[in-house]
Amino acid sequence: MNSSASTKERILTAAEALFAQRGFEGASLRQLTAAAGVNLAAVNYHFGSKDNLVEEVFKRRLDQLNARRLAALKQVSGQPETTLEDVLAAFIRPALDLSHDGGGGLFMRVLARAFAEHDDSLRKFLSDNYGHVMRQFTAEFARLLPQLTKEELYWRIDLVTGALTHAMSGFGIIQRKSDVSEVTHREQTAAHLIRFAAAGLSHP
Amino acid sequence: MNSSASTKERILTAAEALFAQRGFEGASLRQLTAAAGVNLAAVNYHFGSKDNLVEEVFKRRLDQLNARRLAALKQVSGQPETTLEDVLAAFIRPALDLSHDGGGGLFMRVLARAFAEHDDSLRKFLSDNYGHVMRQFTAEFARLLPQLTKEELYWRIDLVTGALTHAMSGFGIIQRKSDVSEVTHREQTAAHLIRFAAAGLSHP
DNA sequence: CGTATGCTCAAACGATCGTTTGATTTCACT
DNA sequence: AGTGAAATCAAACGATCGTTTGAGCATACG
Repeated sequence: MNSSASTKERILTAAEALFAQRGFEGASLRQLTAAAGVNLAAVNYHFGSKDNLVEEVFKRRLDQLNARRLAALKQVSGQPETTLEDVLAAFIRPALDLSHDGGGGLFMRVLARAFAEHDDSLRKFLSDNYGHVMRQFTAEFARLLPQLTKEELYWRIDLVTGALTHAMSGFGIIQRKSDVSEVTHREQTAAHLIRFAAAGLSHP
Repeated sequence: MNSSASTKERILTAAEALFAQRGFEGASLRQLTAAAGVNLAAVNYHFGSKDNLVEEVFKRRLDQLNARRLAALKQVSGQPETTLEDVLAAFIRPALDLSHDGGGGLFMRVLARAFAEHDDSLRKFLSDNYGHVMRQFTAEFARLLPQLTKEELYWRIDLVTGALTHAMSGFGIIQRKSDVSEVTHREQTAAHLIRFAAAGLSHP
């Protein structure tokens, strides 16, 4: 049970990278196990099936992403002096941090792929593990934007989600310049995203 | 069904629908040819290969989308009274129209999938067939937003692209209500997108 | 020491993939 | 009608897919 944890982790890490690069169907278990340096049968032994492996890849990162986002939201929600930018920061910064530390640099790209694939079971899984977080943030946005109808608010949050997914998954054309440090670039990215989203949410 | 259409056209239409639903790798030629009501070998006979079929699916819609966008841009570009919303409308409305007439309702979803897949050859193909359009729109945005640095402008256009791709490919949660007509819903969608994008592009 | 248990491994399973083949049908033109 | 190119067809090709199998290896415990 001790050496299996190492094998499981290596499979999860290799799967995350390969799913980001080739997609869920495009990445084969043979490529995956070769990259992880484990036997082909190890995936079905430890995870049961490829579909289950996909879910475990999401679970590992989503759990920490959700926890960080909710913790950040808790510190600002409900307080009278909280701004729209504060709530957006609570949503965006944990995702950017995940993209740069903890080895989860490719997870946001995997997440964006999951959005693009319209597989129903995967969407249901994401909704189950993601829904309550979005609901809490939506409630806080509604509190800070009382002039918007519910429909108008949903529209804007939806568009903000698209922009953030696009940017955080690295679709974008913006690349870090060599004379800008990693930390600085992340800070600039967060600032751009937050100001853009705030403008899109609160415009008259 | 549409037995009057040529075999090539029926393959293209079935491929567009199946690529949108299952992805480029997930849609097999056997599913595709069965849906089109043609023989399996017809794809390789008329298109040479599956990869070439993918490109032809893009070509058929991108050609008319590019033409409509550039025609709409030409009517407003360079004129002193042109607003940001005018340029955004020239970019957005042709895509929404394509989503609702001409049988291209699923193409924007295919396009969004292509963004999510990081396949280099496909991205190069899209850049070759799409790049000059984006460049002309970017130039017009730069004229209307002289206060922005080039880097700042690129950032905002990138984020707007993400929001529009997300919305136009039907990722979003917003569905047309049964008491709203198709035309009305499309008009509301365009209005939302344009106002949101204008706010994101021009905020201080 | 013997053995039970968790894990790894090479090999094979049936299914499905994109593609090719060669025969057959369709059809415009002399 | 006769002919030849274009199109369609059933069938098969080799490759690769996810998954299963059963033997072999490791380590912990009586």
